[in-house]
Amino acid sequence: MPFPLKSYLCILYKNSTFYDYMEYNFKDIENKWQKIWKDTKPFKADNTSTKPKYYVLDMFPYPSGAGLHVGHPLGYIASDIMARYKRHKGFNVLHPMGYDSFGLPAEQYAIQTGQHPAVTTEQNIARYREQLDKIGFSFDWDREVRTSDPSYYKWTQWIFIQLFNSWYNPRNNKAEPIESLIKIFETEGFKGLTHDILTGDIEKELEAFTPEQWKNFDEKKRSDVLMNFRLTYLGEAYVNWCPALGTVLANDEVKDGVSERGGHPVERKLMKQWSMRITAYAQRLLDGLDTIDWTESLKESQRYWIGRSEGTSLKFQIENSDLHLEVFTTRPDTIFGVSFITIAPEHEYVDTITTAEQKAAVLDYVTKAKNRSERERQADVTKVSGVFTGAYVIHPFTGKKVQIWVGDYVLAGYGTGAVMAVPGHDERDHRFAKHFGLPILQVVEGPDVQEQSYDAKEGKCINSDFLNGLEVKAAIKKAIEEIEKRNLGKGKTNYRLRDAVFGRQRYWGEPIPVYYKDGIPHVMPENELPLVLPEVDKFLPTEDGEPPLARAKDWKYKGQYDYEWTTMPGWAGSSWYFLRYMDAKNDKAFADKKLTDYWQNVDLYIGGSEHATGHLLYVRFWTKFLFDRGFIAVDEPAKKLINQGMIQGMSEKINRLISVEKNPDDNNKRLIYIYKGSVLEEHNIPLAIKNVFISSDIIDKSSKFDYSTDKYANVNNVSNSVLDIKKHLEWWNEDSAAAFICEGGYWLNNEFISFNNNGSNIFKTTPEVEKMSKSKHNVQTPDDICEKFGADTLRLYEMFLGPLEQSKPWNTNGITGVSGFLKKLWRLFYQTGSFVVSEDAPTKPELKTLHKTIKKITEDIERFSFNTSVSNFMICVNELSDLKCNKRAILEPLLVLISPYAPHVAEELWEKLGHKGSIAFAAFPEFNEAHLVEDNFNYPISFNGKMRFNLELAANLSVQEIEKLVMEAEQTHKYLEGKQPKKVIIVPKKIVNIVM
RNA sequence: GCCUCUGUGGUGGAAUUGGUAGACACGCAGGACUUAAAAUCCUGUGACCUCAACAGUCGUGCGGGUUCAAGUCCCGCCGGAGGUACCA
Repeated sequence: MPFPLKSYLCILYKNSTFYDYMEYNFKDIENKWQKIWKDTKPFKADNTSTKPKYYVLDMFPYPSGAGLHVGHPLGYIASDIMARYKRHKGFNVLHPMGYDSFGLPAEQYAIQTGQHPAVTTEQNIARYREQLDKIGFSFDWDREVRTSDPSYYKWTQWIFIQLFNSWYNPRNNKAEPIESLIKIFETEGFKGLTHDILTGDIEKELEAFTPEQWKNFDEKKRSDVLMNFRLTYLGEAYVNWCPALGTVLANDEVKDGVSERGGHPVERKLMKQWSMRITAYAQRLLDGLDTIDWTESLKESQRYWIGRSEGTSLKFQIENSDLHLEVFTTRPDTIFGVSFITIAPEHEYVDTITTAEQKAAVLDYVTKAKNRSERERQADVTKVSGVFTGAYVIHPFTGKKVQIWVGDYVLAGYGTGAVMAVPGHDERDHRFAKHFGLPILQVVEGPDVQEQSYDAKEGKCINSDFLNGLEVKAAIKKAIEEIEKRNLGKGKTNYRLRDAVFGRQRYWGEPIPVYYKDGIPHVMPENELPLVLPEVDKFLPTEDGEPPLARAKDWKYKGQYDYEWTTMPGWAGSSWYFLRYMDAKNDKAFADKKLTDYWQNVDLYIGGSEHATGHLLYVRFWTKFLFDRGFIAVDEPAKKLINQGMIQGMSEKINRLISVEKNPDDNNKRLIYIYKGSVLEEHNIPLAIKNVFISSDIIDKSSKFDYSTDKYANVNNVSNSVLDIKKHLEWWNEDSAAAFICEGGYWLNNEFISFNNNGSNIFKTTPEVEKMSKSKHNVQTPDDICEKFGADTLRLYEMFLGPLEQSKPWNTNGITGVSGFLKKLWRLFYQTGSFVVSEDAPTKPELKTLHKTIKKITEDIERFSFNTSVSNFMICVNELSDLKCNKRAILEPLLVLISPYAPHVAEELWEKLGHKGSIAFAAFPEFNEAHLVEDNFNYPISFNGKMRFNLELAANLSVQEIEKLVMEAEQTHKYLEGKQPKKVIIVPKKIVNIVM
C-alpha cells in the first residue's frame, strides 16, 4: 500500500520535540502543569499573610458513584477563575475543596451489595479527585475535608454538644450556656407561658415553678424542663416519616409529599426525636438576609420559608367547661365575622370536647385524616372535609355560641392548631362554610361575600360593634388592644419555620454523642470524642424496628449505657465545613480562633439554588450560634453567593421508520420517500433490511412516513447533530445491519450506497433537551472533553456557554470555536514557524487592543460575566493576529489576563517567555486609559432617531463645531430633503440626532 | 394561586449608566490549499424588496406610553423556566 511521504513525516514530527513546539499540544502541556502544581503546591493558602484575604468557596459535592458530569464543574470553574484572578490582584486566597461524604446513596448501595459505605465512598472520592485534577483547579488540597472522617465529625459532634448545652436567651437576644438559664430558675423560677424567657416558640403548656420547687426537682424532672430550652433537644413532635427509607426527614427533604431522594411517600408520625431549635433564630435569620449579597430569589425563598406573620393569639371559652381554645389570627379585625372554629384532627382537645352523639363520626374522621399520607392530603387541597364536634365556644365579644369543627385544612404544626373561621374574608374558611352550609358574615366593606370571600386587607369594618368604621389596618390595632385589655390573648408573631428534625434512623451518618442513663439523655464529655461509627452486621433496621446502630455489638457508653441509635442528617456536616477549611487538621479545636478571626467568612460562595431552604438556612443558623457563643467572629457564613445554573442534557435522537411500504414492482424492495428540497423522490432499499433510520433533515411531517423517536444516539458520536456513522456502529454493533437514509443514499455497514441523485451523505439526528441520564446516552463527562479538546478548552467553553446563573442545555456545538481560539493564541507566538517574540516597542493599535481587553476583562470578572470575557479574548487574539503582533510587551500581559481562564496554556507560554516562577502570582495588568484615546470619533448621524450614516470627526470638537460640520455634510442635505431641522441633539463621542 | 427569573437571527448568546441592535462563536453558503479528506485560511450570512449595487421597508414575545432617542424606563397582556403552596 502506498504511504504518502507527507503523512509519514507528520508522524515523525509528532514523536519529536520539534513537533510539540509547532502545534498547540494541550495533552502534554496540561499533564506537565498539573504535575507541577501537584508537586510544588503553589496554591497553598497562607495563614499568616500580610496580604488582604479572599475566601472563595464551592458547595462541596456528595461523591456519588456516577462521577462528575459536565454540569458539576460549571461553578467550580467560575470560582477557580475568581480565585486565580484574586491571586493576580495580590490577595491571599483560600480556595479549598472537600466532600460531603455521608449520605443515603452509599448506604442504599451497601444494603444491596453488602459493601461497606466507607469503601464505596472512598472509591468515589478517588474518582472525583482524578476528574477534578484533570480540569486544573487551583484548590489547596492540603485543606481537604470529608464529613465522614472521624477527625472531621468529631467536631460536628462537638458542635452538637455545644448546642445541647445552650439555650436562646430572648432578653439578650442570643444563645447562652444553659447554666445562665439554670441560674434564672434558681433565682426567679419559671412563670409559665407568659414568662419572657420562653424560647423556641414552645406551644406546649409548661408548668410554672418557683425557685424552691426547682431546687426540689429530681434529676429527671430537671432534665425534662431544660429539654424545652436546649438548642438541640429530644422532643416529641409530628415528623415526616418515610417508611421506604426507614427514616424521618426534615421539611426541606420532602418535596410534594414525597422524599426528595427517591420519591418515596412520606407520612406524618408522632415520634420522639432529636431536633434543632432553629426556630429560636427565626427573626435573626430573617434580619440577616438584609446584610448579605445573595440573589433576590434565594433570599425570597428563605423569607418565605421562615414565614413571619404578625397577629394575635385569642382565647375562646369552651361552653360548659373551664377549658379554652386558643387560636392564632392575623385578622383580629374580623373577629365579629367568626362563624365557627376549626381545629386540626391532631388537636389535643379533640377527644375531650367531642359530645357523645358526635363521638363516632369524629373518631372516624380523625382516624382517616391521620392515616392519609402527606401526598394525598396535598393532592386534593380543594377537596373539603371535616366534622362537627358537637361542642361550642362562647364568642368573647358577642357572647354567642359558635360551633367547633374538626378539619384537616388546619395544620397541627402551625400556630395553635386551631383557627377562628371567618368565611367572609378567608378563602379556605369560605370553602369549608359553603361545603357544610355554615353562615357567612360580612364584616369588611367590599364585594358581596356569599359566593366568594373578600380577603384583601382593605376597606372599612362593618357589623363589628366597636370596630365599625375603622379601616382594616387601624381595626387590627384596635382589636389587639381590646383583646389584650380583656386578657383574652396578646399580640404575637408567628413563624412558619419549624424546628429541624435531627435524628435519622440510618447508619451512614455521624453518631449522635449521647448516651442514656436511667432514661435521662446525657451528652458525652468533649474529651472522649469522637464517638466513632461502630461496625454492624447489616445496614438494616433490627427486627424490633430499631435503627441499624442498635445492631452494633457491645456498643455502650462505659460498657453499660446505651448510646443514641439514630445518626445525624446529611446537612449536619455541611453546616459548618466552611470553618473547618480555615484549619482543616486541627485536633484541639474545630478551628483555631486566630484563624477563624483571620479568614472571617466566605467572600464568594458558588453553588446550586436547590439548597436555598436546606443547607443555606442551616449553615446560617449554626454560624449565628457559634458567633453567639463567641467561637467565631462573624454571624453570616458568606457575604456573597451566586447560584450557578443547572446544565441540562442534550440528547440526540435517531428517527426510526416504522411504516413499511413494499415496492409493488419488486417484492424484494422497500419504497422510501425523500424530500429533496420540495421535490418528493421515490427510492428503493432492500426489504431485508429490518431497521431503517432516517436523517432528520429529510423528514417531512406531512409525508407518508410513520417514524418513532425512541432511539438514542450516543452524544459522543454526534457533532452538530451529524451522526458519525462509523463511530456509531463501533459503539452499537447491531446497527451495522441497519440502513441510515440520507438525502442522497443510505449507509449500510459503514458503506454509503448512493441513490444517484447527488444528494448529501450526511445523517442528521434530532436534538432534544432532557435530563442527563445513562439511558438517554447523553451524559457527558468532563473527562471526555479534556481528552478530546483539553482542560483549558473545557474551562473556556463552559464559561462561553452563557451567563453563569442561567440554566442551559449542554451541547458541544460551539466547542470547536473555543478550541480554535486557543490554537490561534498559541500561533501568535509561532508566526514564523518557531517560537519567536519580538522585543520591539508596541505600536499604538497593538496597545489599544491590549488595553481595551484589560478594561473589558477586569470589568467582566468583577461582575461575574465570564461568558463575555471569553468573547473579548477572542476579539483580542483576532485583532493581534491581524496585526501580526508577536511583541513581548503585548503578549506577556495578555497571558496574565487569560491565565485564570486557561491556566495550563498560560503557564506554558509564560515559561517559554523565559520566566522561572508560575504565572499564577504575576501582577494583573493595569489598565491605562491613555491608550484608548482616539483623535477621531466616527459619529452615527441619525434622523428622528433612525441611524442613517457615519461621519468621522475630530474627537475634541465642541458641540457647536460638531453641529456645523454635520449640517455641512453632503449626506445630511440628502436626508433633510430640503426641510429645516427642528432640533439637533449632540452627545459628544456618542451620537448626533437630527429632529425634523 | 403566590414569589423569583426569563423572552433578541437557523443556534448559544452580546449590547455594563436609555445613544450605531445582532459583538463573539456555532451552523450554513462560496472560495483558497489538497489527488482527496481532515486541519487551516479568506469572503458572505437578521428578514423583506432587487439580477445586482446604491438605496429602501420591517425588525429585540404582544398592545400601549414616556423620550430627540427604548432590547434597556413605565402601564397592561401573553408565553417559558425554577421555587413554593390549605401557614390562618
